[in-house]
Amino acid sequence: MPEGPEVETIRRTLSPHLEGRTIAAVTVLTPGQIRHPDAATFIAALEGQRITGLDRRGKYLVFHVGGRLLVCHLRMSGRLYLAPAGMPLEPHTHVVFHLEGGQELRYVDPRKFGGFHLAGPGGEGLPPGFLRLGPDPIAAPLDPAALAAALRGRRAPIKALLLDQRVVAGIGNIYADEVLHRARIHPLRPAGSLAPAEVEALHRAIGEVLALAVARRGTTFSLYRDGEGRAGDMYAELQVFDRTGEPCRTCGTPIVKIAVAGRGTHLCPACQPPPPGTQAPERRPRPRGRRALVE
DNA sequence: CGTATGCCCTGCGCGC
DNA sequence: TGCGCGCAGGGCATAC
Repeated sequence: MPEGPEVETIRRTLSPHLEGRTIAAVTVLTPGQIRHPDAATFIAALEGQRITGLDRRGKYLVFHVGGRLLVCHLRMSGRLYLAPAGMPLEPHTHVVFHLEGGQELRYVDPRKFGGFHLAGPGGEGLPPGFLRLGPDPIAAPLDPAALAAALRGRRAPIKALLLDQRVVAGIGNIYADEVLHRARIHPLRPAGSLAPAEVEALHRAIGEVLALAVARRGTTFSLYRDGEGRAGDMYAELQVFDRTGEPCRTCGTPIVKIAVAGRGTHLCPACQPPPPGTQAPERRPRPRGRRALVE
């Protein structure tokens, strides 16, 4: 599941191979992965165009091609990598960009959650969320006052806001858990209830966790690979994610898994004390039906 | 507006 | 051992 650090790693590994190259042809094997415009228009608009830059905003990869923006989101299982022309396509290959000179940029995505948006000359057709992205802590340090302002008065669990790309761009489920553990904050704490010192700890943790993840070239949890096919080394550094039942590396208490905002959430119950009135909910089943009204 | 829920889709882990 | 069920989850639409 590529998050900001993984997408940044893909960007860094692809960029030297792609910048200045021309797209000779495009093969779309699964039209549904072309979100905008339709596949035929997409192909016609890209063929013969030059890639002038490769950028990243949050979890979106942004190709500058022929003066337009080609935006790609990998979601859960998307991969983007270079291969020699003619190498057999692996299963679930949906799009192939044939580059002049013989290499191919391939898009593979078993779950088909990800895809491409090619913006028009005026910028129309971009993904809705792309236009509302908040500050990107991998690109520039977060402004602590802006973070505090974004949390003020909010009753949603702090983890839900860390996952909200309008608040901070690039954090996904793995790094949300890691950030909260480092900041010693329970994921169910209402965002607006954090004391100033806690917001400061959160701000610091966001910067540190993401910087370490980028330095380790991302987390290879299941299938993630960078643009050159290499795995990342961040998995070994994870403190809580995917460590249910294993001892906290700080205090030895077994890591616990709960559900927050519909997401699997890992935490240390000792390092991250629950908010008052919460008794460590163990994955409560989703509420079915509505409670009867009695007068 | 802020918050909550369901959907998309397929591989894989778990239980029997 | 083999099989089948259900979970996993980012962003978006929709509901309240």
